[in-house]
Amino acid sequence: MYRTHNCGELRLENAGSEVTLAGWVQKSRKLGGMTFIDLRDRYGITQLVVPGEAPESLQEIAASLGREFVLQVTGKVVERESKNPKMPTGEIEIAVSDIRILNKAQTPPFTIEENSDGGEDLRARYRYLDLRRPPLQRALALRHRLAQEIRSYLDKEGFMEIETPYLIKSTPEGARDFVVPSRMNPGQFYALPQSPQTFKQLLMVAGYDRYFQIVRCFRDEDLRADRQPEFTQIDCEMSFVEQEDVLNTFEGMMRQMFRGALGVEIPDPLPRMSWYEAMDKYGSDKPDIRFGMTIHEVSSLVKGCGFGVFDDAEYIGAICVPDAAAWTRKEIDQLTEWVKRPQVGAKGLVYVKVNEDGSLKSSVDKFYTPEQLQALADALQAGKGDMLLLLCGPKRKTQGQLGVLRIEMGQRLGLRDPKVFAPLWVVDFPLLEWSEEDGRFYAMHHPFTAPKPEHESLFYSDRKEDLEKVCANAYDFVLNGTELGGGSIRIHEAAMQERMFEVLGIGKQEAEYKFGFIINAFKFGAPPHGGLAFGFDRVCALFGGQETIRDYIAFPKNNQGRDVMIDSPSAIDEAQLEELEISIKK
RNA sequence: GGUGCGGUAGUUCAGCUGGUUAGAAUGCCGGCCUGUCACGCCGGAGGUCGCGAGUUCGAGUCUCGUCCGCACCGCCA
Repeated sequence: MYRTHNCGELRLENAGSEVTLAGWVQKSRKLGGMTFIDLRDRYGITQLVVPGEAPESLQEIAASLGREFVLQVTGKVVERESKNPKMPTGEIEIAVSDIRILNKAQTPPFTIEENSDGGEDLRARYRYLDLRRPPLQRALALRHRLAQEIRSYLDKEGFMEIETPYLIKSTPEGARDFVVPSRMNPGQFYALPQSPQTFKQLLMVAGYDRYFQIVRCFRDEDLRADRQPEFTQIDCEMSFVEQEDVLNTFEGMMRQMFRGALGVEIPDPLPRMSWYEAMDKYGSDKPDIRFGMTIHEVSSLVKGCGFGVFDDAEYIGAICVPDAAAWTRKEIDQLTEWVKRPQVGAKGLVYVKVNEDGSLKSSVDKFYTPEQLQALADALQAGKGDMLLLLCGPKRKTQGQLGVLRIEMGQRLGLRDPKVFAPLWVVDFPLLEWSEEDGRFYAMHHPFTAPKPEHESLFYSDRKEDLEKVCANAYDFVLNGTELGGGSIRIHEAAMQERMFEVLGIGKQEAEYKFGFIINAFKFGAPPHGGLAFGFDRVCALFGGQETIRDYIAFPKNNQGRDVMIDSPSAIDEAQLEELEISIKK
């Protein structure tokens, strides 16, 4: 037996007992005759003491220890002479009688402490060392906790965890696929799943009416702080359900996750907002409702007063920033430059200040009377000290820009506290999205999403304007401005699925080739069904109050999709290529 | 595909309008130190300034190219 206790559990009541610990040397401090050693494992740190009276051989070993040496240590738990209230084990120490060096270690390239001195790149190359640090241990522990809550809840609700294949068929609709060459079928490729979507629907056809899986998915697209090429979904599907059943079931799951992992109670029921309301009031389909500052259309109040920019605009919208009237000209100029950056893309910015004395000051004073500006301020319920910010242009685009501006203002005003959780459902998405560029419709969610029952007749209309109005039985779970998951009630009739492919401009032959198996399956008694999937990595990051999902994945990839620790991807040798009958273009 | 920021001791960074031998902190090595816990004190070693070209009497510093990292836009049904 290597150890009797871990490095985080001994307390004053253990004083007097003989123990054996194993762990890594965090640090040693030599004070003349005596040496203190901090021994660390993932449970904590315990101080060892080798007194000056110890045998010379033991003192020599103690003096020879470097950081990250692996030790097995035997000794007696004793009360400390000088206690350290900052450490959970700070009231005791181990009076060492024996040290066995289980392994030596090179000096690590960065400090393995709560806050490392190493840069991101370096820590990524030595990920196994970075993972020894408490913040990463806490991140992975949170991930584990959440996975347990999910499994316990879904099991209790009668869901079965069923695995689906990773080597599947490429379906070029949607994100780019990762592909895997088949040696036994030269010239042919498997695709790695972007999600188990079709398989879970086939499981519904097969009668497994409550399915879930915590499953790896793959998308070959460019990466971000919150996007990895392989990521994990909580993938779920249910039969004989309506939207209401799905939302209730997974609100319950989220409730248990918040309770079990954070001890946080979320509202019951969760707020719901239609997609249209989200776009109009928040300029985003993933609204951050931790703060107000919502968007108001003010077109009717400012048009026709001789200010050409507004008179010619399709839409003029405004937000009211609290306590911002004190901003200087320079600060407003800087904000104007900020909204003109390509990332936001506004043409300009108009402000209206409501000064502390009630007077108004705006960048468009010469076009509007004080009464007109006052009416504008009243429309947004702007009080003394507030400032309105106005943008104009095409409706949806401008709303999006106001949405970005709103988030930025919320950030600057400290209204986006990561410890505050404001979840909601966004519902009633449009089913289809017209692409001007390609001259065709795309499925807003995916092509298996059903129209709302009351919109079914519209769905069979040939008029573009009708099809644009069709709402889907689709829903997103949104938390603090991040989409954590989404799903829909699916199409379960072959005829309607064929109609969907028709609307999307996917020909009969193409549909047969790509999705024949699922259309076929629908002909054999597919039950009404629906479900959703959550991005598990993002769930973990948000629960942990972080922006980046990397810390919640043990071995993540960098911005270029590379694993810098194992140095992948890499070239493969000639013989492997030969076997696969693949040649590399020079 | 694009934009921005960055690359200088093991590490994190400073280094001005180009100018002698490129600094600090920390880590590392050696010595001293019996209650430290960011221990303290003394001393020491440690650099192809990402790489390549150019401008110049002279480049860490300016220009161009290139590689790498991070954030963002496009992209992500």
